[in-house]
Amino acid sequence: MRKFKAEIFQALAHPTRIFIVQSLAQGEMTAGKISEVVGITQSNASQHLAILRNKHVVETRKDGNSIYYRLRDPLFGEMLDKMRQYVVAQAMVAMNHVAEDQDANASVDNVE
Amino acid sequence: MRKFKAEIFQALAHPTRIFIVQSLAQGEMTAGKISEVVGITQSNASQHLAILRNKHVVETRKDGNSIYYRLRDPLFGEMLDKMRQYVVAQAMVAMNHVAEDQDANASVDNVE
DNA sequence: TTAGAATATTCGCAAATGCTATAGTGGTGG
DNA sequence: CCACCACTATAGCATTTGCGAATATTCTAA
Repeated sequence: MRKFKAEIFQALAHPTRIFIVQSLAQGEMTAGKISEVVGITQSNASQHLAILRNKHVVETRKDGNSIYYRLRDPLFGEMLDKMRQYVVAQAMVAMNHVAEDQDANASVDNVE
Repeated sequence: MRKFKAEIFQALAHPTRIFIVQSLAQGEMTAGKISEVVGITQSNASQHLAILRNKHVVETRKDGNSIYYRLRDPLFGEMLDKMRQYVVAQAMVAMNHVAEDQDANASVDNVE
């Protein structure tokens, strides 16, 4: 059970796959379009898509000789959005730390 | 930026670390207590905790010669909870698929 | 049926990950 | 000071991952 969750996080644990999932959050796309938008080789895109498929993050639809990909659950888009909020918040903290390095009397408490 | 998000997902992409984060969602714990609860060697626990530390998922507090770990942001607990909902939902779907294998006339639509 | 377009798969290799075992570090009590 | 305790860090090894290049598969059009 935890292993299953871990596999999903593993599927999201790569910048390229995050890019793909974010793109798919806007709507479905063909494999070729994805590799073009993300800016990677066709082979590499196909491999990342296979991982997202195997971990049940995306689903496919076939039309002619194109394959359309879409998110299996909007939850994944939401999770990336939550993560974005968190990253932004942490970036602020990190900037405060930089400020400390430049000025030891910076406005952050509980630092010794 | 995407790399930073990917690193956080990477931190969560292991069953043991999910166990640790779930445990810490209930409150802080010492490193020793964690390795005991999770049922892994002290060394292994320390390595996983180092990863969670480096990826900014947990924070530490020192008391005597014990080190207490806690989640840096309740968001991580929430994410695991969301993931739990999703996994449960998918488990239902999977069970339906099993039913199909046993009975081709099962009660799932859009299957050809 | 043959050519071409869109995806998928396999291969070889460099890099990252996970684990055990083995040090190393820093508090604490005697 | 010294021995212990809780914890962290490193080494070595097997396994996994990520990549481009080459190759296979599948669909469509002519």
